[in-house]
Amino acid sequence: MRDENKAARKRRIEQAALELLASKGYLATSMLSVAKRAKASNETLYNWYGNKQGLFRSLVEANAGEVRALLEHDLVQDRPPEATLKALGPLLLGLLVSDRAITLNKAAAADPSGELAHELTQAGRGAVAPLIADVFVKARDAGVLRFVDAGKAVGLYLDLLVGDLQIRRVLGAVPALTQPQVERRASRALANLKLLLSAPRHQKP
Amino acid sequence: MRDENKAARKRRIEQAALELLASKGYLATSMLSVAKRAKASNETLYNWYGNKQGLFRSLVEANAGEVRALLEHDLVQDRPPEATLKALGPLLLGLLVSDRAITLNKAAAADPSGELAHELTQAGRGAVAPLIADVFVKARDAGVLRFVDAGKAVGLYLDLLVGDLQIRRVLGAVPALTQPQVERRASRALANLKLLLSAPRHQKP
DNA sequence: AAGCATCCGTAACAATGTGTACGCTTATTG
DNA sequence: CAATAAGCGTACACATTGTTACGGATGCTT
Repeated sequence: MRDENKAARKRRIEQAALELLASKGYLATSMLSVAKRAKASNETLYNWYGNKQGLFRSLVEANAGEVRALLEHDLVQDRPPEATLKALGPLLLGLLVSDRAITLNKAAAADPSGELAHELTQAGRGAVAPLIADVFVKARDAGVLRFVDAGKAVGLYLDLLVGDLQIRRVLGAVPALTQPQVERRASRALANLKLLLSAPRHQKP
Repeated sequence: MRDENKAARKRRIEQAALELLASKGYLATSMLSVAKRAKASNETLYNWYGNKQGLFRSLVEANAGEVRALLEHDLVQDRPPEATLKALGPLLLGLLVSDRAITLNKAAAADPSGELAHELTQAGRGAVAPLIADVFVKARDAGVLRFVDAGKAVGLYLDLLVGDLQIRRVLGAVPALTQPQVERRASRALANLKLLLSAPRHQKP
């Protein structure tokens, strides 16, 4: 009951921080405003997170952990690689261009120390790319894909799937994608990937 | 001589602003620090640019103008479309992931008002995409490319060419590309684009 | 029920930012 | 040469931030 309460309050605080971040930006989101919105105290924030960066770092970590959990949960189902591959795209794309992820990317870009950005890429692509690579290797073993360098194949896939959507969303040039849009784009990306990976490829020099 | 001096000082100021922006970030780059570095006065900055956003907006505009000029100069040479297409890639990619462009993107992401971001996308993709579309249409007329919707073809090309490089560079996850890297990536993107655009395509729903 | 830790609300503090004002120097113009 | 405009350096008000500190309330433990 004690820890439960604490966890709930922690969720409230991080929720409040995210909301303020989304509406005001990193700069204008002060610790006091977060405390106020979460009905928590300034002192508590500093006791729990140390400082402003600490608070937002924990947001990044929480989100990255959730993303990884979702992906892993999705991959653990023992489907044929083809189906896993198909399911991966919309899930991944949806997560990467979600409002929350974009908000965090924006904050990371605005953080002067660069620590948030480091954390984000580390916990983001650093943790996700290997998972995708695993799926790709399994798909290759099953004859669905054909490639030499798994890392390059994943890079190509991410280019096709995500492209410059993230930066454009960070800059506010495009609104959030609807679910059908996500699915359409993912299916197109996969189709294109297969086309490119089945054609005769040039080798890396 | 009068205007000459003024223009020179303006260059010094914007140069100083860019340098500080690159090293300290948007938040930590104060007007006074810019003035100091440019050996100019605070008052002059405010007289010329109005406010902080105005200063950085003018940086964005200057860069966008330069990019467009470079591209247009490149496209005006009357080469066969194939050659134009080949030359476009490295030039465009180099410009989009250059230190200066990335610095400005970062600043735009950090600007709380979103005005810089708006300006950047407007003057950036908004002005560049039509130029690329022109090249593509000429290439199609010459039988080099095959597509229905020029906008979609350009989008696919940008995905292949730039991908998520911009956001990763903004987050500091990857260093600046060397010229050979730029050329390699551009040539691969073009090859892939041709493959995809010559294969039987699904139509948009 | 007493004691204790935790946390809220609020205040205080030092630092810094933007934007403005004001003498003083410097260069241009008639 | 005199007059004038522009710009530098400095200082200023004013707001806001991150961070620390403190008194009082609240709830858990013994």
